[in-house]
Amino acid sequence: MATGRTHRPATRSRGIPEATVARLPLYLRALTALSERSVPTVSSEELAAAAGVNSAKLRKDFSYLGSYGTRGVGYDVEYLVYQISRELGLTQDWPVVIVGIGNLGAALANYGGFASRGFRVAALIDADPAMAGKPVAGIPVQHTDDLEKIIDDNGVSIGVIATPAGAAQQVCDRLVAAGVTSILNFAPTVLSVPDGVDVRKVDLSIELQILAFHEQRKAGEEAAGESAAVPLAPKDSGKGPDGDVPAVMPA
Amino acid sequence: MATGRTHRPATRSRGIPEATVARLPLYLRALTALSERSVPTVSSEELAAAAGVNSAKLRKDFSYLGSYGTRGVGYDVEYLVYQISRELGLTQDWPVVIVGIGNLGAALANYGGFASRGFRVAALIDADPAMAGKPVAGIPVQHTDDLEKIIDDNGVSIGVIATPAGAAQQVCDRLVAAGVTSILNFAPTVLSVPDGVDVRKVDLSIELQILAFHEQRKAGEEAAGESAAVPLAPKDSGKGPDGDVPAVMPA
DNA sequence: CCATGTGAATTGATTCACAGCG
DNA sequence: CGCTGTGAATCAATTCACATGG
Repeated sequence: MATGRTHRPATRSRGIPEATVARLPLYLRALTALSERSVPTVSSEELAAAAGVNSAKLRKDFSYLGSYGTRGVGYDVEYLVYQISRELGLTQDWPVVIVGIGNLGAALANYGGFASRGFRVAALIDADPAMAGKPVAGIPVQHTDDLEKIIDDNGVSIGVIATPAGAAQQVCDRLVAAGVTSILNFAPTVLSVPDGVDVRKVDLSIELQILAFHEQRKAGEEAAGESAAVPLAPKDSGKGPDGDVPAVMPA
Repeated sequence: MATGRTHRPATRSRGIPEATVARLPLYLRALTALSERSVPTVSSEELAAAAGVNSAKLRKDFSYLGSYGTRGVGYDVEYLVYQISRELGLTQDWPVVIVGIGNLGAALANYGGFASRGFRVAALIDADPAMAGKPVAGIPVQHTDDLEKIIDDNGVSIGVIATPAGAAQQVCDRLVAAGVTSILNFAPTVLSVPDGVDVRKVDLSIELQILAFHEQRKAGEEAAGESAAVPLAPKDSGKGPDGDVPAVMPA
C-alpha cells in the first residue's frame, strides 16, 4: 500500500513479490534482535512469531530469496541477516535529504532508527530563510534555493518530503529533476511523478481513519440484534426518496 | 499492510474489502478538495486521477458502499463526502490519546490533519515526570501513572503509541486493559494484542528500506548487459561451497 | 450517448499440506 | 524425526469489458 504509480513492470530481474519485499524489513528487525542476543539459529516458527506473521508465509517469502535454511534445524541468524540486508540494498550507504523542517521534519531528523541501517541524513532543507544555518539534530538546515546543488553534491537518490501539503508537489518536482528517484512522502497529497520514480506515502490521518472504520464496526456489533437503529452497512440505500442527506460535513 | 493480527472474521456485517477501506480516506481527501472549490459533481475518471488510482478500481470500491452515482453524469461531491465520512465513522467524534511525547509525539500533537476530520487529541501522556504539566500544542502533558484514569474519563478508544520501542508493549498492554481497542503504533516493535483489538503500524525505517530495495534494482538495471558483476537476484545461491559469506553485518 | 455499476477473467497473495533433506 | 521448501488449492484484489439506465 503506497507506491504512487510506478511499479516498473519493466526488466524486474527475478521478481520478488511486493508483499514479500514489504515484510523483509520486519524479518530483518527480528533477526537483528536475535543476533544481539547471540542466538545462533532460529526456526521459521520462532522467527515468524517474533515478526508477527505466520510461519508458512515466512518460509514462502524466504523461498524467493533462495534456500538459506537447513532442514530439521532452521536458519542461521547471522547468515540470514546478511542475505536480507543485501537483498534490501542495506549493505550500501544511502544518503537521504529531508525537505521541510517543521515539527515532523525535525522529529524525523532526530529519529534514531533513521540513521541506523544504511541510511544517513545527508542534509536538511527548508524554505524558511530564518531556519537557514540553524542546526537540527546536529545538522545545519539549508535553504531550498540550494536544493539541486545539495542533491548533486551528496549523490542523494532518496528524498523525504515533510512539507505542508501545498508545497509538496513543487518540492517533489524539484527533487525528481535533480535526480532523486525514490520519495517518502509525509505530506497529505497525491504526488505525481514520472515513470521510474518510486513514491511511498505515510499519512497519519489516513491510518486513523482506517482505525475509526473498524472501531465503528465494533461499537455497532456490541449493540447488534437490538433496535434497528444505526444501520451499519447501508448498502443500496441508493439516494432513495427519504431525505436523510445532511449535505455538508464538518470540514 | 499493517493490521497486527486482528481481523475479525467475525460478524463483519456486509464485508467491505480491506483494500477498499484503505482507499476511502484517499477518496475523501480528494472529494473534500473538490468540495472546497465548490465543484458540484465529478466523474469516476476525474476523481480517480485526483486520488491517484484508476477509475475501474474506484467504481468497484464505491459499488461496495452502494449506488451513489448517476449514470451518464458522475457523482455528487457533497453527497459522496457525506456517505464516505459516515462509512468511515467520521461523523462522530473520536477522542485520541498520544503516549510518548518526545520529538515524534510532539510533532503528532501539533499535526493539523490530526485534529480535523473527527479526531481530537484528548490527552498527551509521558513517562517523564519532568514533562508533566508542560503544555505541548496547547495541551498539558500528563504522567503515565494516570493513564487508566485518563482513558476512562475521556472515553478514549483509540491510542497512539510514540514511545521508544522498549516501552511500547507495556504501554500497549495498559491501553488495552484500560479499554482502548484501536492502536496506531509508531514504535518499531511488533505489538501483541488480544483478539478484537486493531493495531496499525507506521514505521519510517521500514518504508525507507522498501525504497532502498527498489532503488538498488534501478541502479543495477542501468548497468545491465554490462559485465556480469553485481548479480542482482542471487536466487539459488544455496549457501554453496564458495566462501562468499561475510557473516557479520553493520548493526 | 455517456459514465456508472458489475459479472467474468485475471492477476496476486496467502494458506494448506506434505515430500524430501539434513 | 523435525523443519524446510514448495507445488497445489484457496482466497483476495485488480482489471476488463459491456449491459444498463439516466
